[in-house]
Amino acid sequence: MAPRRRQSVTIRHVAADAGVSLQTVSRVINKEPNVRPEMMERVRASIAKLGYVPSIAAQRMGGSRSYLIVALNDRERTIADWRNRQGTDWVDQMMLGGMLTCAEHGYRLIVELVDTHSDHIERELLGAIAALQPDGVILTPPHSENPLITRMLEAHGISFARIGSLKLGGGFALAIDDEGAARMATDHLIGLGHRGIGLIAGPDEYELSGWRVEGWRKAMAAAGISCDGLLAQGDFSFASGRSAASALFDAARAPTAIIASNDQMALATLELARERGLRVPDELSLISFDDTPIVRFVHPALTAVIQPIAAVTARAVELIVAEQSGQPTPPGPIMLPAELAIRASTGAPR
Amino acid sequence: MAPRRRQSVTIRHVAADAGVSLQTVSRVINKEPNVRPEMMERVRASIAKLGYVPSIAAQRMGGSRSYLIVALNDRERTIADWRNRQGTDWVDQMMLGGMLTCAEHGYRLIVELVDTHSDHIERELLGAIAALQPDGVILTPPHSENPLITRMLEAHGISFARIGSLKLGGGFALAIDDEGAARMATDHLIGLGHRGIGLIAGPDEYELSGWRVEGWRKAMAAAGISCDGLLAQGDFSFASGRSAASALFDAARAPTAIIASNDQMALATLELARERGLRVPDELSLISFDDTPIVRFVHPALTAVIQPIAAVTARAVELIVAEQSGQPTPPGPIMLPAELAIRASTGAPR
DNA sequence: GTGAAAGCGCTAACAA
DNA sequence: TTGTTAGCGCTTTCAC
Repeated sequence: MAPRRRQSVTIRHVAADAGVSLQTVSRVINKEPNVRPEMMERVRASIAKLGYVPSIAAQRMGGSRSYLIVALNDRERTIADWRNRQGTDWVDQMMLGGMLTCAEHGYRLIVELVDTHSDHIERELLGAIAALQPDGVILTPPHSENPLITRMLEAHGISFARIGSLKLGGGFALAIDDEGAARMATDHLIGLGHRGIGLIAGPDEYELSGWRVEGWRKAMAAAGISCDGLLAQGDFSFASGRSAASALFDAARAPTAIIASNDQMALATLELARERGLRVPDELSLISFDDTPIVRFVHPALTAVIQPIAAVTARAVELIVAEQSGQPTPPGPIMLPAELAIRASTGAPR
Repeated sequence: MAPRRRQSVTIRHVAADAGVSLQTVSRVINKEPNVRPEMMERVRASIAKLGYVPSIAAQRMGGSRSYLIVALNDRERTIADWRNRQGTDWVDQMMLGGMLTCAEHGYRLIVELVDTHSDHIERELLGAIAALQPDGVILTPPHSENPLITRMLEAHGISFARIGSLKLGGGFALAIDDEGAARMATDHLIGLGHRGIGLIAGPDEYELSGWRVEGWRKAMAAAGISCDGLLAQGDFSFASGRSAASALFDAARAPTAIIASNDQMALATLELARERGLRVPDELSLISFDDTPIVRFVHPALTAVIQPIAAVTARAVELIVAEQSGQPTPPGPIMLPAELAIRASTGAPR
């Protein structure tokens, strides 16, 4: 059995060492006002000397912040991604942006997985909240607009950010500019001389699917090109991508370029093109809407939309931290731009 | 400013609802003896009815476990991997094995990054320990045998597991059977008819580098093949892989097969082979010591050693949890076998 | 078997 | 500007 552990250096030791009261030390730790610089320096010195670090548990018990932010991800999808080992790095990018930003502000990020489709999602979330008492929660699709979740968070008075949502409502809404990204991708192709630019849309249950279609539509319209017969739909799976691509290839107006709404569908399109003897990019230009490792190491490497997931998460953390410290926070939804990585799969049409 | 939050349902409410004392509830929560089944049932019912979840912070304050396990990873390398977005999924696999196993036992896994090469590694770790008060820590290379770390953990009486270490000493040592994996890879090539089997070793600061060399040596020796001039060394980076491969190609005894100690060096070898007009696998067989997405999607797909990182981490969590609950734990180091995924990059030599 | 006490390390409210 | 007091929710004594 592990020995009973107690904090070795407590606020009490620091107070004694500095010859001040607990409260003064507490004030210094929490950067509260009403402490003379001189006192502050003395306390700081003692803290450094003794190597004191406040206990999050005790801080939380005293009724203050827990300095913990929970990043909520869909259990099923996340575990499936990890098991597949296909390089999907959504969680990694969240950690990259989230952990580093948390660290800057003295917070810690904890990744939690919950079942979306389960009816005990409330119990699961409640458990995490009660156990961890986080200061903030970051919601990711498909949780971002789940009213069961947002309502509970509001009821508990916990700051939260909704990634991938532009709806107003409780918490901070922030999203990647999917429409702009789709426009950028389409414009890139138009600039190369393409006119028959097909789009393989994602499923309707993801709101971003619609945003991407919208961006494509607008770019086409701006260039005076009709979209007729150039739209197909998939569900983000490889198989659905194949049939969508097949439909586009066989259409009356066969496209010279295709934008697929995610990597799997882009890869499926590439495979089908290869099978049909369509050379990429000479006979078909192709753009993926995910910049996963695979699309970069496939031949030819795919031109792709880079989604700033780390940046969005970092922003989410900043908003939560700001709210915690009573700083003003922007009212409306926040939108971050995506980038386009131009690689070998796009070129001028023959 | 966020409203001051307090636990809504506490042990007190449960006690009142069940008509028992706080202690009885506490005993039920912690599965302690000396509670009549009847009482236990009543308490259980109240807990379910009220949706009570104990506060980790308060539990920890009371002097018991924190139900937190920290997974310590190297900051620099981890962040670099995330930034590169090349599909390195060490952390993901750790989370897969670690989080799920933690969840089974009511624990939570927190990923922490620390600077290995920094001299304030002690302060960093101390900070994490004091703040989080974890019940256990999982060390990964290159921290696993850092005496600064292990000594501090022992001094604080915190259970810890050392992944990638076989040394006896404080904490649990567990490792992937790197030597066996190297032997397996080498045997695979020998079985295909190769004799000139080169090895690109990893840097010495990782003990596993030596184990892999050892496994290769033994397999070669068992087949009566000399290793002379077939060993090169890199530091796990792409660039170092290129020079190591180059050295092997230019050696008096040019190898017909190469085993690279990680994916980056394997990819570098593949690239160089391509540049030099060496066809893989016809003129050069290649094995990677990491099964990251890239090595699977490159052409030809690489035969690779699959490292059971999730399984090792899961085992580490189990050991820590067992020690926490006073269960007996195995004395010696634990070794888990790796697998070999045979793909298109290995074949018979011409 | 069960309950009453004290206290964990910290912060909020108040007083000085 | 500083110190004092009273908890936070829980677990550990130790009585009963």
